[in-house]
Amino acid sequence: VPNENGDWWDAWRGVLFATGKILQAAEPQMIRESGMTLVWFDVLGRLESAPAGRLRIQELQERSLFTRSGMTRIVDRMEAAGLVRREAVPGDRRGVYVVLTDEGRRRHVEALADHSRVIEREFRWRLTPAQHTSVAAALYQFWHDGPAASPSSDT
Amino acid sequence: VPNENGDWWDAWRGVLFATGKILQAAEPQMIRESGMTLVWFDVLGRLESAPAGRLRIQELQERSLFTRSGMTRIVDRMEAAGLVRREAVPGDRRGVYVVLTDEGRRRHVEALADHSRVIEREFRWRLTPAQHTSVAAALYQFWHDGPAASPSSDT
DNA sequence: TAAGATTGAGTTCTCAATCTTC
DNA sequence: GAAGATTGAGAACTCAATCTTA
Repeated sequence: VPNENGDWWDAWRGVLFATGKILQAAEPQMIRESGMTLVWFDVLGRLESAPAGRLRIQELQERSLFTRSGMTRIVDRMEAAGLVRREAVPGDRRGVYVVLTDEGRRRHVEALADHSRVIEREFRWRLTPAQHTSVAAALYQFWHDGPAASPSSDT
Repeated sequence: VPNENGDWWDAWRGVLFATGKILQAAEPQMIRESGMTLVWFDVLGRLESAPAGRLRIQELQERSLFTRSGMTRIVDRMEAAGLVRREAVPGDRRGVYVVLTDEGRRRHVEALADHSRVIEREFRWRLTPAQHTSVAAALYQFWHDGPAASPSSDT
Protein backbone atom coordinates (compact mmCIF):
# COMPACT_ATOMS: atom_id res chain seq x y z
CA VAL A 1 0.00 0.00 0.00
CA PRO A 2 2.43 2.65 -1.16
CA ASN A 3 2.17 6.37 -1.04
CA GLU A 4 -1.18 6.73 0.66
CA ASN A 5 0.00 9.71 2.59
CA GLY A 6 2.21 11.39 0.03
CA ASP A 7 5.81 12.45 -0.04
CA TRP A 8 6.19 13.09 3.68
CA TRP A 9 5.35 9.49 4.40
CA ASP A 10 7.84 8.25 1.84
CA ALA A 11 10.45 10.56 3.32
CA TRP A 12 9.83 9.11 6.77
CA ARG A 13 9.97 5.54 5.48
CA GLY A 14 13.27 6.37 3.81
CA VAL A 15 14.71 7.78 7.01
CA LEU A 16 13.48 4.85 9.07
CA PHE A 17 14.60 2.11 6.71
CA ALA A 18 17.97 3.70 6.05
CA THR A 19 18.67 3.80 9.77
CA GLY A 20 17.44 0.27 10.33
CA LYS A 21 19.41 -1.30 7.55
CA ILE A 22 22.60 0.56 8.25
CA LEU A 23 22.55 -0.04 11.98
CA GLN A 24 21.98 -3.73 11.41
CA ALA A 25 25.27 -3.74 9.56
CA ALA A 26 27.02 -1.33 11.91
CA GLU A 27 26.17 -2.95 15.25
CA PRO A 28 27.83 -6.35 14.69
CA GLN A 29 30.80 -4.59 13.15
CA MET A 30 31.10 -2.32 16.18
CA ILE A 31 31.02 -5.31 18.51
CA ARG A 32 33.58 -7.26 16.50
CA GLU A 33 36.04 -4.47 15.79
CA SER A 34 35.69 -2.23 18.80
CA GLY A 35 34.31 -4.53 21.45
CA MET A 36 31.40 -2.28 22.36
CA THR A 37 27.76 -1.80 21.46
CA LEU A 38 26.33 1.26 19.72
CA VAL A 39 24.83 2.25 23.06
CA TRP A 40 28.29 2.53 24.61
CA PHE A 41 29.64 4.27 21.53
CA ASP A 42 26.82 6.79 21.74
CA VAL A 43 27.54 7.46 25.41
CA LEU A 44 31.24 7.97 24.75
CA GLY A 45 30.38 10.38 21.94
CA ARG A 46 28.11 12.43 24.20
CA LEU A 47 30.80 12.69 26.83
CA GLU A 48 33.45 13.56 24.24
CA SER A 49 31.44 16.47 22.96
CA ALA A 50 30.12 17.66 26.32
CA PRO A 51 31.38 21.02 27.63
CA ALA A 52 33.74 19.70 30.32
CA GLY A 53 33.89 16.14 29.02
CA ARG A 54 31.40 15.05 31.62
CA LEU A 55 27.66 14.68 32.04
CA ARG A 56 25.25 13.58 34.72
CA ILE A 57 23.41 10.29 34.50
CA GLN A 58 20.19 11.99 33.64
CA GLU A 59 21.75 14.12 30.92
CA LEU A 60 23.16 11.00 29.35
CA GLN A 61 19.77 9.37 29.60
CA GLU A 62 18.02 12.23 27.84
CA ARG A 63 20.55 12.42 25.02
CA SER A 64 20.89 8.74 24.33
CA LEU A 65 19.49 7.72 20.98
CA PHE A 66 19.19 4.03 21.73
CA THR A 67 17.78 3.62 25.22
CA ARG A 68 14.99 5.14 27.24
CA SER A 69 15.98 3.89 30.66
CA GLY A 70 18.61 2.05 32.61
CA MET A 71 21.47 4.49 32.24
CA THR A 72 22.65 3.70 35.75
CA ARG A 73 23.43 0.13 34.77
CA ILE A 74 24.93 1.09 31.43
CA VAL A 75 27.32 3.36 33.30
CA ASP A 76 27.98 0.52 35.78
CA ARG A 77 29.14 -1.73 32.99
CA MET A 78 31.14 0.95 31.20
CA GLU A 79 32.81 1.81 34.48
CA ALA A 80 33.68 -1.83 35.06
CA ALA A 81 35.19 -1.86 31.56
CA GLY A 82 37.31 1.15 32.43
CA LEU A 83 35.80 3.51 29.85
CA VAL A 84 34.26 6.01 32.29
CA ARG A 85 34.39 6.81 35.97
CA ARG A 86 31.94 8.38 38.40
CA GLU A 87 32.83 11.62 40.15
CA ALA A 88 31.08 13.58 42.86
CA VAL A 89 29.25 16.74 41.88
CA PRO A 90 30.54 19.61 44.04
CA GLY A 91 27.70 21.12 46.02
CA ASP A 92 25.14 18.41 45.25
CA ARG A 93 25.70 15.09 46.92
CA ARG A 94 22.73 13.57 45.12
CA GLY A 95 24.27 13.85 41.69
CA VAL A 96 27.01 12.01 39.86
CA TYR A 97 29.26 13.11 37.05
CA VAL A 98 30.18 10.52 34.46
CA VAL A 99 33.65 11.30 33.15
CA LEU A 100 35.63 9.81 30.27
CA THR A 101 38.77 8.00 31.26
CA ASP A 102 41.87 8.17 29.06
CA GLU A 103 41.13 4.63 28.05
CA GLY A 104 37.56 5.61 27.19
CA ARG A 105 38.75 8.49 25.07
CA ARG A 106 41.21 6.29 23.24
CA ARG A 107 38.68 3.56 22.61
CA HIS A 108 36.19 6.11 21.32
CA VAL A 109 38.65 7.46 18.78
CA GLU A 110 39.31 3.96 17.52
CA ALA A 111 35.65 3.03 17.41
CA LEU A 112 34.77 6.23 15.61
CA ALA A 113 37.31 5.51 12.91
CA ASP A 114 35.96 2.01 12.37
CA HIS A 115 32.39 3.16 12.51
CA SER A 116 32.98 5.92 9.97
CA ARG A 117 34.29 3.38 7.52
CA VAL A 118 31.15 1.31 7.90
CA ILE A 119 28.89 4.29 7.37
CA GLU A 120 30.94 5.32 4.38
CA ARG A 121 30.55 1.88 2.88
CA GLU A 122 26.86 1.45 3.69
CA PHE A 123 25.56 4.96 3.22
CA ARG A 124 27.86 7.41 1.49
CA TRP A 125 28.19 5.84 -1.91
CA ARG A 126 24.47 5.22 -2.23
CA LEU A 127 23.73 8.94 -2.44
CA THR A 128 24.97 11.61 -4.78
CA PRO A 129 26.84 14.60 -3.36
CA ALA A 130 23.79 16.74 -4.05
CA GLN A 131 21.66 14.30 -2.10
CA HIS A 132 24.07 14.39 0.82
CA THR A 133 23.67 18.13 0.93
CA SER A 134 19.90 18.19 0.68
CA VAL A 135 19.36 15.41 3.23
CA ALA A 136 21.78 17.04 5.63
CA ALA A 137 19.99 20.35 5.30
CA ALA A 138 16.54 18.88 5.72
CA LEU A 139 17.43 16.83 8.81
CA TYR A 140 19.98 19.10 10.42
CA GLN A 141 17.38 20.31 12.88
CA PHE A 142 17.11 16.85 14.45
CA TRP A 143 20.66 16.70 15.69
CA HIS A 144 21.40 20.36 16.14
CA ASP A 145 20.32 20.91 19.71
CA GLY A 146 17.08 22.68 20.30
CA PRO A 147 13.38 22.24 19.66
CA ALA A 148 13.74 22.77 15.91
CA ALA A 149 12.51 25.71 13.89
CA SER A 150 9.42 25.66 11.74
CA PRO A 151 9.93 25.49 8.01
CA SER A 152 9.00 28.52 5.98
CA SER A 153 9.43 28.15 2.24
CA ASP A 154 12.64 26.45 1.27
CA THR A 155 13.53 25.20 -2.17
CA VAL B 1 33.79 18.06 16.40
CA PRO B 2 31.45 18.92 13.56
CA ASN B 3 31.74 18.23 9.89
CA GLU B 4 35.04 16.39 9.90
CA ASN B 5 33.85 14.11 7.17
CA GLY B 6 31.77 16.48 5.11
CA ASP B 7 28.18 16.49 3.99
CA TRP B 8 27.73 12.74 3.84
CA TRP B 9 28.47 12.51 7.53
CA ASP B 10 26.01 15.27 8.34
CA ALA B 11 23.43 13.54 6.18
CA TRP B 12 23.94 10.32 8.13
CA ARG B 13 23.74 12.09 11.45
CA GLY B 14 20.51 13.70 10.34
CA VAL B 15 19.01 10.37 9.35
CA LEU B 16 20.14 8.72 12.58
CA PHE B 17 19.02 11.47 14.93
CA ALA B 18 15.70 11.95 13.17
CA THR B 19 14.93 8.28 13.58
CA GLY B 20 16.06 8.20 17.19
CA LYS B 21 14.11 11.22 18.30
CA ILE B 22 10.95 10.32 16.46
CA LEU B 23 10.91 6.71 17.59
CA GLN B 24 11.40 7.78 21.17
CA ALA B 25 8.14 9.68 20.84
CA ALA B 26 6.39 7.05 18.73
CA GLU B 27 7.12 3.96 20.82
CA PRO B 28 5.41 5.02 24.06
CA GLN B 29 2.53 6.35 22.02
CA MET B 30 2.19 3.03 20.19
CA ILE B 31 2.14 1.14 23.48
CA ARG B 32 -0.41 3.46 25.06
CA GLU B 33 -2.79 3.81 22.15
CA SER B 34 -2.46 0.51 20.34
CA GLY B 35 -1.18 -1.83 23.03
CA MET B 36 1.74 -3.10 20.99
CA THR B 37 5.41 -2.31 20.49
CA LEU B 38 6.95 -1.07 17.27
CA VAL B 39 8.40 -4.55 16.78
CA TRP B 40 4.93 -6.05 16.62
CA PHE B 41 3.69 -3.21 14.45
CA ASP B 42 6.57 -3.81 12.08
CA VAL B 43 5.80 -7.54 11.88
CA LEU B 44 2.14 -6.87 11.18
CA GLY B 45 3.12 -4.46 8.42
CA ARG B 46 5.40 -7.01 6.80
CA LEU B 47 2.66 -9.61 6.80
CA GLU B 48 0.10 -7.13 5.51
CA SER B 49 2.22 -6.29 2.50
CA ALA B 50 3.51 -9.81 1.83
CA PRO B 51 2.30 -11.55 -1.34
CA ALA B 52 -0.13 -13.99 0.26
CA GLY B 53 -0.37 -12.21 3.60
CA ARG B 54 2.05 -14.68 5.11
CA LEU B 55 5.77 -15.09 5.65
CA ARG B 56 8.11 -17.62 7.18
CA ILE B 57 9.83 -16.98 10.47
CA GLN B 58 13.13 -16.41 8.78
CA GLU B 59 11.68 -14.00 6.24
CA LEU B 60 10.20 -11.98 9.07
CA GLN B 61 13.53 -12.06 10.84
CA GLU B 62 15.40 -10.73 7.82
CA ARG B 63 12.94 -7.94 7.14
CA SER B 64 12.51 -6.75 10.69
CA LEU B 65 13.92 -3.31 11.28
CA PHE B 66 14.10 -3.57 15.03
CA THR B 67 15.44 -6.98 15.98
CA ARG B 68 18.23 -9.23 14.86
CA SER B 69 17.13 -12.43 16.53
CA GLY B 70 14.40 -14.07 18.53
CA MET B 71 11.63 -13.98 15.95
CA THR B 72 10.36 -17.33 17.19
CA ARG B 73 9.51 -15.85 20.56
CA ILE B 74 8.09 -12.65 19.10
CA VAL B 75 5.73 -14.78 17.04
CA ASP B 76 4.95 -16.82 20.18
CA ARG B 77 3.77 -13.73 21.97
CA MET B 78 1.90 -12.30 19.01
CA GLU B 79 0.18 -15.63 18.56
CA ALA B 80 -0.80 -15.70 22.22
CA ALA B 81 -2.23 -12.21 21.73
CA GLY B 82 -4.27 -13.44 18.79
CA LEU B 83 -2.66 -11.25 16.14
CA VAL B 84 -1.10 -14.03 14.05
CA ARG B 85 -1.26 -17.79 13.78
CA ARG B 86 1.18 -20.44 12.63
CA GLU B 87 0.35 -22.59 9.63
CA ALA B 88 2.11 -25.58 8.12
CA VAL B 89 4.06 -25.07 4.92
CA PRO B 90 2.81 -27.58 2.33
CA GLY B 91 5.66 -29.79 1.20
CA ASP B 92 8.17 -28.69 3.84
CA ARG B 93 7.50 -29.91 7.32
CA ARG B 94 10.45 -27.95 8.70
CA GLY B 95 8.98 -24.56 7.93
CA VAL B 96 6.20 -22.45 9.38
CA TYR B 97 4.03 -19.80 7.85
CA VAL B 98 3.08 -16.87 10.02
CA VAL B 99 -0.33 -15.61 8.96
CA LEU B 100 -2.29 -12.54 9.97
CA THR B 101 -5.54 -13.21 11.80
CA ASP B 102 -8.55 -11.00 11.24
CA GLU B 103 -7.89 -9.50 14.64
CA GLY B 104 -4.29 -8.86 13.64
CA ARG B 105 -5.36 -7.13 10.46
CA ARG B 106 -7.84 -4.98 12.33
CA ARG B 107 -5.37 -4.03 15.02
CA HIS B 108 -2.80 -3.14 12.40
CA VAL B 109 -5.16 -0.76 10.64
CA GLU B 110 -5.89 0.98 13.92
CA ALA B 111 -2.26 1.15 14.92
CA LEU B 112 -1.23 2.48 11.54
CA ALA B 113 -3.74 5.30 11.81
CA ASP B 114 -2.47 6.29 15.25
CA HIS B 115 1.14 5.93 14.23
CA SER B 116 0.66 8.06 11.13
CA ARG B 117 -0.68 10.87 13.25
CA VAL B 118 2.42 10.73 15.45
CA ILE B 119 4.75 10.80 12.48
CA GLU B 120 2.80 13.65 11.01
CA ARG B 121 3.15 15.62 14.20
CA GLU B 122 6.81 14.80 14.86
CA PHE B 123 8.18 14.74 11.35
CA ARG B 124 5.99 16.17 8.62
CA TRP B 125 5.71 19.75 9.68
CA ARG B 126 9.41 20.09 10.36
CA LEU B 127 10.25 19.76 6.67
CA THR B 128 9.09 21.71 3.67
CA PRO B 129 7.27 19.93 0.86
CA ALA B 130 10.38 20.25 -1.28
CA GLN B 131 12.41 18.62 1.45
CA HIS B 132 9.94 15.77 1.72
CA THR B 133 10.42 15.13 -1.97
CA SER B 134 14.19 15.28 -1.98
CA VAL B 135 14.62 13.15 1.15
CA ALA B 136 12.16 10.58 -0.19
CA ALA B 137 14.04 10.41 -3.48
CA ALA B 138 17.45 10.12 -1.85
CA LEU B 139 16.44 7.37 0.58
CA TYR B 140 13.90 5.52 -1.51
CA GLN B 141 16.48 2.86 -2.29
CA PHE B 142 16.64 1.78 1.35
CA TRP B 143 13.07 0.62 1.58
CA HIS B 144 12.41 -0.31 -1.99
CA ASP B 145 13.35 -3.96 -2.01
CA GLY B 146 16.62 -4.91 -3.61
CA PRO B 147 20.32 -4.27 -3.20
CA ALA B 148 20.03 -0.61 -4.24
CA ALA B 149 21.35 0.96 -7.39
CA SER B 150 24.46 3.06 -7.57
CA PRO B 151 24.02 6.81 -7.86
CA SER B 152 24.89 8.45 -11.14
CA SER B 153 24.52 12.21 -11.25
CA ASP B 154 21.31 13.44 -9.77
CA THR B 155 20.55 17.07 -8.99
C1' DT C 1 7.96 17.50 48.92
C1' DA C 2 10.99 17.10 44.94
C1' DA C 3 15.33 15.90 42.50
C1' DG C 4 18.85 12.51 41.38
C1' DA C 5 20.26 8.11 41.23
C1' DT C 6 19.93 3.23 42.38
C1' DT C 7 17.62 -1.19 42.99
C1' DG C 8 14.01 -5.13 42.33
C1' DA C 9 11.25 -7.84 39.53
C1' DG C 10 9.64 -9.11 35.31
C1' DT C 11 10.14 -9.02 30.34
C1' DT C 12 12.74 -9.15 26.22
C1' DC C 13 16.94 -9.75 23.63
C1' DT C 14 20.87 -12.39 21.94
C1' DC C 15 23.97 -16.12 20.90
C1' DA C 16 24.86 -20.82 20.73
C1' DA C 17 23.20 -25.47 21.03
C1' DT C 18 19.51 -28.69 19.78
C1' DC C 19 15.86 -31.00 17.36
C1' DT C 20 13.44 -32.20 13.22
C1' DT C 21 13.11 -32.53 8.36
C1' DC C 22 15.27 -31.97 3.76
C1' DG D 1 25.49 -32.57 6.27
C1' DA D 2 22.38 -28.40 5.68
C1' DA D 3 18.05 -25.75 6.32
C1' DG D 4 14.35 -24.16 9.35
C1' DA D 5 12.78 -23.40 13.66
C1' DT D 6 12.92 -23.87 18.65
C1' DT D 7 15.07 -23.86 23.22
C1' DG D 8 18.49 -22.71 27.20
C1' DA D 9 21.22 -19.61 29.57
C1' DG D 10 22.87 -15.30 30.41
C1' DA D 11 22.76 -10.38 29.46
C1' DA D 12 20.23 -6.16 28.84
C1' DC D 13 16.02 -3.44 28.93
C1' DT D 14 12.00 -1.32 31.24
C1' DC D 15 8.93 0.36 34.78
C1' DA D 16 7.96 1.21 39.39
C1' DA D 17 9.52 1.49 44.06
C1' DT D 18 13.21 3.00 47.16
C1' DC D 19 16.91 5.55 49.18
C1' DT D 20 19.51 9.76 49.94
C1' DT D 21 20.08 14.62 49.68
C1' DA D 22 18.17 19.44 48.47
